[in-house]
Amino acid sequence: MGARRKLDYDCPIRDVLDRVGDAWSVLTILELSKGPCRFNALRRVIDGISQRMLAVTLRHLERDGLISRRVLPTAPPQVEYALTDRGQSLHAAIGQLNGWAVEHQPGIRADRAEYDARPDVA
Amino acid sequence: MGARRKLDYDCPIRDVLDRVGDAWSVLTILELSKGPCRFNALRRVIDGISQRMLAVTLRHLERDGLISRRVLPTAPPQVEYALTDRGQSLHAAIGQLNGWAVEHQPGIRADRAEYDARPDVA
DNA sequence: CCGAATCCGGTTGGATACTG
DNA sequence: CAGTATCCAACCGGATTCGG
Repeated sequence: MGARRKLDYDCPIRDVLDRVGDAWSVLTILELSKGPCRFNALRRVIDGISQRMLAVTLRHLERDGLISRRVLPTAPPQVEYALTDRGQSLHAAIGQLNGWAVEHQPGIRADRAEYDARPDVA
Repeated sequence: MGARRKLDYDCPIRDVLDRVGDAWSVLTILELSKGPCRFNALRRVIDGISQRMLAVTLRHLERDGLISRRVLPTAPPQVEYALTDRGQSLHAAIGQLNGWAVEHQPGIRADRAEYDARPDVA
């Protein structure tokens, strides 16, 4: 079997990682944490995401109850996405991790360089 | 361009997610947080991991200075892995996320089921 | 404007066999 | 025991095109 196993362990952290492990999900949550936003506005600001991955990501987040989707009855239909309370709380938890990342990034970079310079790893 | 972009943003959270997003890394860290452990012992307890992925994961973690690798000069050579201080601190940050996961898993499961039952998603 | 469907290249990762 | 090397299938995700 190739690629990620996708085995449905009842291990809760697996469920979270299937969402947080996806960088697009994190970036989307971070972006929506600033306030509600529409599809193409997200698309522009997330920079690098394809419209397919944005759609897929938004649907996953919506499925998990992390964001809400509201269709505005305007002439050209607009859809506004926003973080739910659960999404907000996940954003907080991600913030912890982000803090760790910011704090330890220099050390990690240094260790990586040192490791790559070791002769016995070729 | 296929698969994960691997663009080397200096975005710190990307660096973390490249490690935490990998479920094997998290499981390995969680396992090592209980104490030092040898290769095949990890292999047995992590359950589901291939020896290739365990080797790859361990090398990544070592490269980032999250675990230490100690070769014991025994007759059949043994290698003991252990969390470094940095690994310990990451484990703590992951714990936050794990707590969130445990707390919200029931709600997420419910919302997922509800979402999947909606007729308009086919 | 929002999103779904199709195509397809590249990477991931499991199985297996082999080395020190 | 602790890995490395090769092979190959599955999946991810970008580009493009079409629908609502």
